Amino acid sequence: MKKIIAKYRKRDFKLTPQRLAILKYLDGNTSHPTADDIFTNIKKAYPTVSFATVYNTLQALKEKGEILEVTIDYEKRHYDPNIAPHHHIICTECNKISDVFKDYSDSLMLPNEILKEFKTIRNHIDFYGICKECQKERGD
Amino acid sequence: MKKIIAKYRKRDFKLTPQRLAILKYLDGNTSHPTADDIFTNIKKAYPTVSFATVYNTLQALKEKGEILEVTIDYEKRHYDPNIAPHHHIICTECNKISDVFKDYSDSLMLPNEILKEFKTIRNHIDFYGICKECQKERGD
DNA sequence: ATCTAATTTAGAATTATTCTTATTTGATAA
DNA sequence: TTATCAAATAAGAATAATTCTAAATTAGAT
Repeated sequence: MKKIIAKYRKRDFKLTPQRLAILKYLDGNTSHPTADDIFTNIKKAYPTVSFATVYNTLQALKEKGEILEVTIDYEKRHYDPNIAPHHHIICTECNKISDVFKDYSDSLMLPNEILKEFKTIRNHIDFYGICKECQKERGD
Repeated sequence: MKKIIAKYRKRDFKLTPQRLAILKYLDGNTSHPTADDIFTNIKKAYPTVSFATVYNTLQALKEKGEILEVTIDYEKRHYDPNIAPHHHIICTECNKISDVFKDYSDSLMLPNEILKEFKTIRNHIDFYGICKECQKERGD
């Protein structure tokens, strides 16, 4: 926690108790929480915390590049404090999602007509496959 | 259009005027429209059409595998009548989506720990960037 | 200790999507 | 051609995630 405090002090990011609680909750968290997950958790220690604070903080952290918005499902947004380039593989049978920590950026040259139109920022790959358990069930 | 009619007649899909208008609008459309885009367009010819009809039709077409839901935009869902494998790039400023027709599969070797767990079927890449118009606006 | 711009809060507003229910209709078969 | 009925439509209410508003509070600089 001390590291966290030192890190943000110098970065135009006022450290409030609510923000510290959010940072602490996110630190090392691999569960891809939603704003609501975070809100629910923070509420235990700060019962009067509001959704606006959670959303504001996530927005600020996103802009600072400290967290990533993750496209796991399109019902709600998930957040990931692990900002290493990071993809997903999804089992088409049971919808289980696993993380793929590998950077393919060097191989992903875009066609010229796209390069003319877009300045690329990042990429995210969704792999689709069948997991071991489901392979067994299907007798593959 | 006659082709479309013939195609759906035999597939448990009642052809109503509203549905035909939606199919016609989607046919060959590369703009990745949202439900609202479709609704707005159909309304010109069918002023009493409802959102429910648009959503119901999209749902039905999705289940038949005739269109794909594009999940690159966190704000709303887009639909794509092109079901051939291809990738997308979205402008993070204005949410414009373009198609990327290039197969990267050969470069996308998965890490061993993933290969042990999954039999891969396909992949889809979402690129994020900033389009020409928005670059101008930001003075980049 | 004071000051000020940034942050918080509560709740209202917005927006995409889904649901409900009564009514209408496409397509089949008499 | 017409009767039939399951499926589709329309209108608007319901839901749910996210954003906005405005007044009060506060972190951190001076």
